[in-house]
Amino acid sequence: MGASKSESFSAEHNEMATLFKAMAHPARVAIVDYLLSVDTCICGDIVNELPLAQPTISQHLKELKNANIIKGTIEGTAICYCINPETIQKIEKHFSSITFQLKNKCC
Amino acid sequence: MGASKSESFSAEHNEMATLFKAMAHPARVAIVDYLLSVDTCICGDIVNELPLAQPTISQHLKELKNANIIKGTIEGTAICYCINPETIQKIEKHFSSITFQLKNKCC
DNA sequence: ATATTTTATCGTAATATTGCAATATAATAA
DNA sequence: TTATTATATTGCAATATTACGATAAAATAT
Repeated sequence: MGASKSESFSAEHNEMATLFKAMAHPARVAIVDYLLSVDTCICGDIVNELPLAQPTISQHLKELKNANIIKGTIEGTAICYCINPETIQKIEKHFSSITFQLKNKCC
Repeated sequence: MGASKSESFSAEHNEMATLFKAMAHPARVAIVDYLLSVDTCICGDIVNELPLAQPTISQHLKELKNANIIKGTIEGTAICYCINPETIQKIEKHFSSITFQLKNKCC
């Protein structure tokens, strides 16, 4: 098939899977890392930072944007992308919940 | 293409992307969730918990195991799967680092 | 208006993922 | 040995992802 049976799983599980999928590519991890490294949110030079063609990066940015991991606002002729802290927090909560539940485990 | 140019990215970025990819499916999120919900690590009933066929679940478990998110040990006729806390910690660190870097940002 | 710059979209080829039936393997039970 | 039970592997069809050239769109500059 290739299509995951997402309708069979809970909204929570689907939502987390969607977030992880958005981060499941080294280019997208690198984009997030780069957005964090620059001082301001004005960032029109991601294309020069990564070893990928401009359309490919645009596609990766779109996926991060769709997953709400980054936000983009028009800034004159360039687009200003920056990280959405709320989504990062959501992922962090998921893992701190896992860590909490792990405290009472045998392994 | 379909193959990501992983050789063009840092080991750290590739490693994180691999971990996210392992969690990037609702079934695998659900498996981790289920492993956390059971008291002991002895768990031979994942197949009955999820709406997927046994080979499909076996495949998902393999991916989680390859990514070191879960560990599997033979327990008589069944296999005992449980979560690997070290890998969870690695992901948590990644996100707490993001949160830390976000503190000085404008958005 | 025309050029320049920056980002997005389209089309498409190569590859990866997902799911499951069929089958294999491995351990214990009868 | 012959079931039985539990998990893994194989093979394959359907679908998704990745990458990029070509092109479009949108904003400013000349």
